[in-house]
Amino acid sequence: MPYIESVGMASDTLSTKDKILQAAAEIAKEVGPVHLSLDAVARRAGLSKGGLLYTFPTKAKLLEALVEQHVSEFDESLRKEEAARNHGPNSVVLACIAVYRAEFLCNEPEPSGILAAIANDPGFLEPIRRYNKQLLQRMRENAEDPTLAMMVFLTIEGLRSLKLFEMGLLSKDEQIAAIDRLKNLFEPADAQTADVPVTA
Amino acid sequence: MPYIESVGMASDTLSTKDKILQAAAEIAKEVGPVHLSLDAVARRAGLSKGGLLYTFPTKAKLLEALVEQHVSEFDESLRKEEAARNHGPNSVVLACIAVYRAEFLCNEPEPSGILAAIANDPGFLEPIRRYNKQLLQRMRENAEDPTLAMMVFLTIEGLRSLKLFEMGLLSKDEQIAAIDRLKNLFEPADAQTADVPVTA
DNA sequence: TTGACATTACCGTCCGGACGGTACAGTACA
DNA sequence: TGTACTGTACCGTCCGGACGGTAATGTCAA
Repeated sequence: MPYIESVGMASDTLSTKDKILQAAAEIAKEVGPVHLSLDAVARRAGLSKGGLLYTFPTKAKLLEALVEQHVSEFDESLRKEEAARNHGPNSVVLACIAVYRAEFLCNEPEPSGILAAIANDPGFLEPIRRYNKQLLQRMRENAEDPTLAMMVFLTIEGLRSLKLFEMGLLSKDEQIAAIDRLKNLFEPADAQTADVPVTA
Repeated sequence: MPYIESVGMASDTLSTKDKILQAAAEIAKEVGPVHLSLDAVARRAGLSKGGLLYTFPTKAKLLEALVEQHVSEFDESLRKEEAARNHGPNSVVLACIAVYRAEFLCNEPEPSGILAAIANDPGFLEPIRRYNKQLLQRMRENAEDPTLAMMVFLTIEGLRSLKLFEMGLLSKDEQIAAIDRLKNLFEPADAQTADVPVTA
């Protein structure tokens, strides 16, 4: 398998899989998940329908990959940030904040693919549910103030939701300000622990 | 038009329109917005397809009604709560909190219909976007601490998102606790203004 | 080093089924 | 007599997926 994979590649040099995933997300965003067709994805990704079905044997598999990609990318970033904080107290919450901060700073596209997957089959929510449950658990156990950790989780979830639906209510500065204010609840201004940006 | 409308009616006594809307939301939740078909809606609502098309001449009109219903119901509750607070400082934020609190207390079904509408056509987001933009504006202008108001907005948005996707991460008690902690940021424990429950 | 075969990565076509919407005749209630 | 449907039949379109190719690349044995 010729797999050097997609991180930081230009649109041309993406692997076929990633080109397809990206195309699917774009189309879902443009015309709505309901009208996401394999033909359209194939066209956008620059291959034939046969080629698409070769890479993802069913539509469900494509959608599954869309969800999988999103969750695993986030988890990878999170683990890195946690490690950078030596897994100390509040490290999970702070790592979570850092990851979202980085996501907002670089222009990550909104995960329209997830919406498409869920729209096709609510069952795709299950892995996300499981992941979030476990994440929230870890945030609370690791935090000095569990309730506050929950509030952070909710606020970030709010920001995510706004982005998912492309609400465009807050400028980038305002979003960063909100995130930083969150961070200050855990790092009271002076006593900063480790503000090393591990951003990719 | 025979319009006595639906508030607090039993499932049997709902108007045809509301029976259809409810059926559509249910089906969307169960099988996913993609597989929401007019035939299925008609069956669930207990009328023929002809009857359905008589009430909503196109699928788009049905979805539009779904969005419209959600936004206007929320706005109505919000205005009432604001009035109960005499439109004083922070009244918009507090009213917003109160409405969500009431929504969580009574077992409001999650607005799966909205998801269905958006999945069919992202254009349905526009009215929601407009409404939220204006709401956030009002919250900030009316609040003593605008940034804090924004945080409240985001947290509630997070709770909404969790509910929309039926994440089930937080128990009802935990959600109420989160909401009440938010409220305390504006009403510092002792100096309470007006805690009259205007719940329907 | 060459011929035989395997694998990968596609292309193009076709089909059955589902869906949105139309049309229209009938009906029950008010 | 009209409003609010029911029921059925039907049309055109679109979509997922199966299938049969095929060109390029690699592998290995004689």
